[in-house]
Amino acid sequence: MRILIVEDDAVLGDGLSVGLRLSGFSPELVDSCADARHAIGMEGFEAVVLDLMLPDGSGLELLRELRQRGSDMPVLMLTARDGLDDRVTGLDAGADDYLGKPFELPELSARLRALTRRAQGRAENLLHWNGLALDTAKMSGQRGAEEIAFSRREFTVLAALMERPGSILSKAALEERLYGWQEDVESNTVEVHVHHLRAKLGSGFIQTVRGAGYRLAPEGAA
Amino acid sequence: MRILIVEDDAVLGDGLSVGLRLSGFSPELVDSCADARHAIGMEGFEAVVLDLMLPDGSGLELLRELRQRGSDMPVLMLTARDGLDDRVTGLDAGADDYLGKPFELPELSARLRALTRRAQGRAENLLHWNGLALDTAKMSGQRGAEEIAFSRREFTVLAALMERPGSILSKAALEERLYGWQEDVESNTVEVHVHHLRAKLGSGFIQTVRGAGYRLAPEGAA
DNA sequence: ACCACCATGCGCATCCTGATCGTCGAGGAC
DNA sequence: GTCCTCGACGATCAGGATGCGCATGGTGGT
Repeated sequence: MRILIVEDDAVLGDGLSVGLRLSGFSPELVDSCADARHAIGMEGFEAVVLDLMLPDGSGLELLRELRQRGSDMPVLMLTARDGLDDRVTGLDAGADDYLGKPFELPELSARLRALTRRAQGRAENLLHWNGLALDTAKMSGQRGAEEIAFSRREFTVLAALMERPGSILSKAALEERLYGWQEDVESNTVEVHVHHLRAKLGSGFIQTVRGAGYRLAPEGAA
Repeated sequence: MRILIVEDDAVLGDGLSVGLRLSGFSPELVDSCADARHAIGMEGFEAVVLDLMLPDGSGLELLRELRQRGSDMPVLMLTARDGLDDRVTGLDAGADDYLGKPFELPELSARLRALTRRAQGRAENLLHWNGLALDTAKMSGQRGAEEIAFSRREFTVLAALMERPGSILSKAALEERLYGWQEDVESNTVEVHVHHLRAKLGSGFIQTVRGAGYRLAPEGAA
């Protein structure tokens, strides 16, 4: 689960990175508004941990900007311990949650998990491709009248592919999606899951690009 | 939509005001029973968010008074995290809904919206699925002529599932609903409650999705 | 008495693992 | 250019470990 951390204090930032990675997230650390804007533009993050005091501007500005662009990405604000005003303005600006410093890592990760869970509920949950509708809330797909069930790993792989239809995802990328931070598992699990998916979706649905990875077949193909 | 907030904690009250305004309400904040009485007399509010502990009396008193005067204004109670008795007495006294602290703003506004909708359309607080009608005010269900009673925890789990019929809710999500995310309680309470629910509703009513969570069985199934 | 929580053992779906087989494509010989 | 060979990569399959979810009973609190 990719998390963007926007924090200019190097020590705290590193601590957060390490801690969250240990808790099963895949954090990315930036230390300025500019970098944050850039990173958010790249997409792929499921939540943002946002410090208010940044060298090149206030985190609040960034937040407002984000919301004005219509993003509903979950944002957790880090505020000074007694910055009550900050909290109110933060919520006002569209933060989903806040945490006063100093804080405990377990609490942060718990809240992050809660945030991402909640975000899932409100997001539009349907991905479409080539006649298949994938419902991420139900972890199942539908093609015509036929309902197709997936196991968790199968679903994870398929969802990753359908989020970027047509683009090639390397096996390493898919592995990271399956296992997150952890070391690369030495085996061919991805291939096996793709195999199972093809059994359910038809052998043409997922194409393999030799030496590069997998992608969804162009629409119109079987 | 004008909402009256009765809350004596300044920080929480402010947060509520801001948050609800964000969500499109027009909240008014008072911090005592006396002010609340006065404000309600002015009419014009569509719902009340009522804290139980107030400096000049219990919110329960206020609630009872209100109902005795024949008002059917929607009231959402805020209760302490483990104030289970409070909830029961609160519902008895005529509250339409309750929310344990700490709570999430999005949930509060969602519930408020539901409350006002309900009051408007006189729609009942009933959730339907597969022949079961769940009355969220009475904490009980009905299937055909048979009335089914649930314990609080059972009800909470069931209501969560029925609010998103067909969606998969992870155990973590259900735990959050039960305990309001603090520490993840290391135990299998959710499983046990599901077990009890299945005993009352039939083993097919709630499906388990291995590695993911639980969901209601598709309609038409047992 | 009821309800909620915790602990334990078991059964089984799921996923991993590793071996084997199939396939693709580059390069060389003719 | 055509064919062949070979190496690398991917597909497939089956056995087996893992860990999840279920059932059940016990304990404590209300």
